[in-house]
Amino acid sequence: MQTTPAATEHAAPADICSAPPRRHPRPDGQDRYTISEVVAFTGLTAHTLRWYERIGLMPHVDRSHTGQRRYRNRDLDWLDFVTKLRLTGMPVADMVRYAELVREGEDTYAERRALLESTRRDVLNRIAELRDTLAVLDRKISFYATEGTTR
Amino acid sequence: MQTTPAATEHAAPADICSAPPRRHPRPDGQDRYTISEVVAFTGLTAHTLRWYERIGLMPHVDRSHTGQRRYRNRDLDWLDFVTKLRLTGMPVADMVRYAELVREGEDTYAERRALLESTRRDVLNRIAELRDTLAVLDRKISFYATEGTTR
DNA sequence: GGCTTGCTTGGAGTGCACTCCAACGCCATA
DNA sequence: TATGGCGTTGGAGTGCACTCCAAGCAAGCC
Repeated sequence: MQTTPAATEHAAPADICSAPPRRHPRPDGQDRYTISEVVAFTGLTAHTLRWYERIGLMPHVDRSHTGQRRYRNRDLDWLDFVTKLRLTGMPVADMVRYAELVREGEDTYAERRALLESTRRDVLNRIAELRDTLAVLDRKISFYATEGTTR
Repeated sequence: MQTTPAATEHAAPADICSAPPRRHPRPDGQDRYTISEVVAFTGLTAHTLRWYERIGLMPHVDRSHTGQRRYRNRDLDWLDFVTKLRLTGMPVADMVRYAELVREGEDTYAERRALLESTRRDVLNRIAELRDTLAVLDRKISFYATEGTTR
């Protein structure tokens, strides 16, 4: 019952409104992955996965009877999201803050939204900066292109 | 003679095809700035400016008769460009490499262009990633917005 | 002359985000 | 039963890009 994939479990939701587009290949119908499988799926290292857990960036990960980590699909969804946040340049401390809010439940919706909206603004600014830089690069590249050819 | 602003000096060109859009306010007709003026113009710290020089990221900066740095407009142009490169996420080591190529003269046009083109590709990828992230953020934000309101 | 301000230097320190290490446990296959 | 492979831990180490420090010099002002 707890392994049915489609529904977001509300028992311990890693996050609500989770991943529509699946980014990493996952064997269908499975919901327990070793750390090395997660490494293969996410591209993160095992070190980093354990470190994320230590600093509170992961919701508690299940363990096998021998104490080894067994990740679930919702953990992978969460890791996908964290990876996205990370490449916005968001500091890990802020991601941990968001993770805390998720753990605290529905009362924190407003704050989570505020956090994401501020991140959204950062991303838009970043894109604008990059466009700007792109213009500079294009100008220089075309200079070198013509000079390089005419020489 | 050496203080006329418009022409790119070919005596010691910080970079060819230099800055059309002036980013920072500069007193017109001046071409010698103290480090603290450059701090005000660029937003970099004095520490960082000296460090850039030490690692070879700056073309040689003039000195006053007492040994203090006197930056010129071409130095400011170069710093503008470096700042742009930096916010693409380019490692400082690569920027130093580019600076070396500039010092080596016209023979390195092809390599400079290759370097900038590879940076350009990185920037485009980065923008694509950020767009992707933006979509995820928007989805989550609108979820929290409706849930937050309906609650 | 004394004080302040602004600059100089080499080298050491900081903060972030990992990244690695040593020592150990469990278990499947030869 | 032993060997290899995969996993575990806390704590230490790494690389990057700054960031700061202490000690000192030069100029301007009271």
